[in-house]
Amino acid sequence: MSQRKAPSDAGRATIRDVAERAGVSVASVSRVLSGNYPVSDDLRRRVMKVVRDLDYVTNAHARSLAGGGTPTVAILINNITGAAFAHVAKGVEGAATLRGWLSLVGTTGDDPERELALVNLMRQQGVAAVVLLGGAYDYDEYQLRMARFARSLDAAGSHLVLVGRPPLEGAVPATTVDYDNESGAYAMASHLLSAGHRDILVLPGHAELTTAQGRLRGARRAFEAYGVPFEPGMVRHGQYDYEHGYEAVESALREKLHFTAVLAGTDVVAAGAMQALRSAGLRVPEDVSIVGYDDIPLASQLAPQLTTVHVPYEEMGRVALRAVADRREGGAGRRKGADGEHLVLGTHVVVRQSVRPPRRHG
Amino acid sequence: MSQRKAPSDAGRATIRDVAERAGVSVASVSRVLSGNYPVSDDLRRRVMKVVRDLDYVTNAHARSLAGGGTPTVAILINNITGAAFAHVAKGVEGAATLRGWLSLVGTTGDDPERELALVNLMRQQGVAAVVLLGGAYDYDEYQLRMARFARSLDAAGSHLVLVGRPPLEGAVPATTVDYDNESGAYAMASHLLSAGHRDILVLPGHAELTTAQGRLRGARRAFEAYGVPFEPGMVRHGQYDYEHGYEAVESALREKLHFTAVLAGTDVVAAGAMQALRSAGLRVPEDVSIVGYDDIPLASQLAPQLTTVHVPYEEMGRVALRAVADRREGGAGRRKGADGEHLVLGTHVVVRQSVRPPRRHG
DNA sequence: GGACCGGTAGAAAACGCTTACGGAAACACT
DNA sequence: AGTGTTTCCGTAAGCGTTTTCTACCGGTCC
Repeated sequence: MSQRKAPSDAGRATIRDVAERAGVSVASVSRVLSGNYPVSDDLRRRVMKVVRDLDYVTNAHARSLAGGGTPTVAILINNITGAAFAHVAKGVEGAATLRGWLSLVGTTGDDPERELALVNLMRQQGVAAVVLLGGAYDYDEYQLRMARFARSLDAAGSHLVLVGRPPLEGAVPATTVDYDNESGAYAMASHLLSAGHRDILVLPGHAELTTAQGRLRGARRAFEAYGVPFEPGMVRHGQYDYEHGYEAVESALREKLHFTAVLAGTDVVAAGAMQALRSAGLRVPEDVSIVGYDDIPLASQLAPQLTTVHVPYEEMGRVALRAVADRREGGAGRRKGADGEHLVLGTHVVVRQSVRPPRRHG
Repeated sequence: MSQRKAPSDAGRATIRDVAERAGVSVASVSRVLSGNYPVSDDLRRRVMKVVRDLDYVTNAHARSLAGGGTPTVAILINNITGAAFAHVAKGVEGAATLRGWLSLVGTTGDDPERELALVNLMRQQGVAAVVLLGGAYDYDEYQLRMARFARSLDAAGSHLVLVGRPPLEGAVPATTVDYDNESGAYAMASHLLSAGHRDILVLPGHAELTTAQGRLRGARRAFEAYGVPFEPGMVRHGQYDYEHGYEAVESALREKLHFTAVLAGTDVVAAGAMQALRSAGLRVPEDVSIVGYDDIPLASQLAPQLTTVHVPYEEMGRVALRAVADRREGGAGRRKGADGEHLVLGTHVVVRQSVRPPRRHG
């Protein structure tokens, strides 16, 4: 009754079971297993045999309570299903397992409440870092809350990493891994403009999403550089999805808006736009040119293949993990401070087949 | 020096810090937080105030060591990037968070060794279940190892769930969530055959993948049902990716193989095939019909939209999680046994635009 | 007015592991 | 042989929670 649990009890074997059965102390078993302390060959053999016999694995919870334990990164993502995010996640996860780290994921479903709850959950887990993926919403209150999170995590020895969104303002202890969103859009728009397009339908995305804002800014700058007036009537905001692309183009067509090219905020939006054009009997790129953004696999699988701007998503994931790993090794040196590191990766235009000069007549 | 850690020390606050500061015992704090024991309003208020002040969250490791703790599912996946798998993962994750469970993910990169290592890692984490996604390889040794895993997990109070692959043979304590792979292929092939196609290029996938085997079997059965001889020369094996689809069709064309339709093992393969056809100046579906399998979003985004068989991936994920959750609630009733539950979900053909009767001449 | 309660709160024993710390061999050096 | 070093290994003190098991404190009830 009050007796020690028998080793053959249900549930997993403990380190003590192994120790007893091998006739050694638990400390020795621990040392054999973690291998960070000299043990005799004989001891090792004896212990390992029992470990195999019992099919023993150490309890990760107990281990990390006691000080050991494998670091864990938490990846928070809106929707696993989005190709771009999936690539970042892959990058993080790959780099994590490379270092023997574990990765937890949670999806927020675009719900700020869930995001909040998840960050706390991750804090409980004692994760080494939480990586937040995707564009942020530009509400002040949201930003404030993020800053609080960053500080909470930092205080608990963890760290917040923002990927694919602009850094938080002020002295916030969070690392940001970003890409040059605006420049990419600038280059993409320039590509269209230099091909001779002047009437361009712009589908930057949701107006309050930082990503969309950046892409729109880049496009506008390009228009200015080319001395082409930027018509507010030519931009349609909406979700980053296929349906939005389809509907935006469809309605533009219905309104008899004149355009020779569409600058989509995303490859998926471009795909929708392309489909709408085709449904209307318009050919791409003969009648209308299209460009996207992201360079997900879909871009090269469409027909015609999509000219787009390449964003190094997977690389961003790797970089994000590297950043937290480094900071963790770096140890006491520069720990805990309001150092908002900001890493920016480059983008570049990938020219494929979806752009041609506009037809003479128009 | 040997004094208790000061509450304002670096690192997270502990339950003791909260207790001291609130002038109560740690037990009380625990009770207030977990809310499974009556506490006076006064106590609750006092504790909660300190919790907020300190921004305290409980240590999940300690909690699960002591018996409490939130259950965790591990999702093991070949490649996050695959759309089909991503949907299953989404289903699992969604259902998990709905119940307050956590989800860990690991990617195996198609490497059996990594898969092994990951299962063990998850075992250490004491996960409630590990969900293995995707088709399996049909090696005997692999099957044996899986069976061992299943038993190990079961012994440790965890559980193995196989999703999208056939169940393990024998009395293995693993749950399988599968879809009717063969029937889907049968229906898809029938669709082509009843449209009048007789010369069909078949791209089932990698020969040793259970998924591919099932799809091939289904196709063959349909051929038999229609009294059409099944030409081994018309099937090309390969990876489930765009490149394979492209190359398979390209080489078939180069070899002057005659076919009026292609039965692709996957939507992505179909996309590649479609592109190859187009490059060769062939139109889809006027010259050649194409069908896919999976019904991922891509299928409806291609032009022409792809006729394919719908597989309820996200649903499968949800079902998988429900299965383990139920079994866990079910508790002592039917715990631990060699009950290889097998759940099969249905599929159906989604007719879109990529199939037409073959041209008269051929 | 003492015995018995329902309702709360505290003390202390787990949970399974890591890691100082100390001790006992085994070895080397005078 | 006596002492100083090494090299291993066991003892035990945590790690931060949860959860019995007691203990206390008004009330209630005869």
